[in-house]
Amino acid sequence: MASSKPKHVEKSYLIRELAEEFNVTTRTLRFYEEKGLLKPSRIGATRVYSAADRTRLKLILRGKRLGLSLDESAEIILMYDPVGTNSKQILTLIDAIQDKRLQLEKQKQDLEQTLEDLQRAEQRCVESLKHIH
Amino acid sequence: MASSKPKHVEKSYLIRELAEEFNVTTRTLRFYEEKGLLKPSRIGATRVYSAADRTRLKLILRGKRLGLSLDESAEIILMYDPVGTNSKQILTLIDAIQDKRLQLEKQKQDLEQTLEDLQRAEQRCVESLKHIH
DNA sequence: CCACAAGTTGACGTTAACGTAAACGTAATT
DNA sequence: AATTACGTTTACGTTAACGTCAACTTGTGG
Repeated sequence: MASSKPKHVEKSYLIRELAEEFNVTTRTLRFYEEKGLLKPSRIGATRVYSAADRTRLKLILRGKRLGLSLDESAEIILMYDPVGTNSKQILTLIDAIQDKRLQLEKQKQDLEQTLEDLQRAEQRCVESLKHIH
Repeated sequence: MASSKPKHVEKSYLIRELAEEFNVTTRTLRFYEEKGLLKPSRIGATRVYSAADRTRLKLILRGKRLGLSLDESAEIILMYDPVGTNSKQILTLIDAIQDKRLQLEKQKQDLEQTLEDLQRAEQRCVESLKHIH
């Protein structure tokens, strides 16, 4: 057995692969990189995205669906990583996390309210259909 | 009793009042009007906003907090009003409402997922604080 | 009457989040 | 060698959602 045994080869992706999987353009991925949201490694000049990059992209896109800006998503992503190691930094981070959670809770209430409104609107439509007969 | 008795005088608002109440600029209110989202009446040249305008503004802003574009909010607002009166229009509207509801349900799931993630992140922070002691 | 506040309509500036195009390198296929 | 299919960087264009003037009119108190 001359070859070494890599226990767990991390999956990596080319820009085109990620782009297609998540239905974004390659331009978008490069743009996210410019903004510091993704840090693919390189083979020569070609970008190679790690599983971590993929996850972060997922988070960015989820953020977008929530109406967050890229900067906001960036903040959240930083919250997931253990960035600071001393107590003060961690306390600051906890604060930031709680802030974001409050904001999202508020958003959730707006969302639920809107859903209720839409349900009532639909109900009224159905009713008015009945009366037209 | 010479004076007539108005049973229910609808409240009306000046641009400044609405702006302050909702913490937007007057420029914003005029902008929404340009886009057809608000239709204040006029006394001379001065805009006078009705209670209905106020409600619509509320909906627009709630939409914004959800990350909706103005156009999307406009759509939703139209859904609340009974715009079309014949069966076909109503059926079309019901479809649109259901579409929007599906979209928002999806968004709600993203939101709940993110909230869970943040909760775990916070938990990890607290843990690492314990270990630092 | 006159200042001053608050209203109005343009018209141009700004930021975010990409799109689009030019001009080029590289690797495999024909 | 030439075409095709990717990749790269650099740079300018675009849309949404306002901000920021400038230049005006209108209403009110001193």
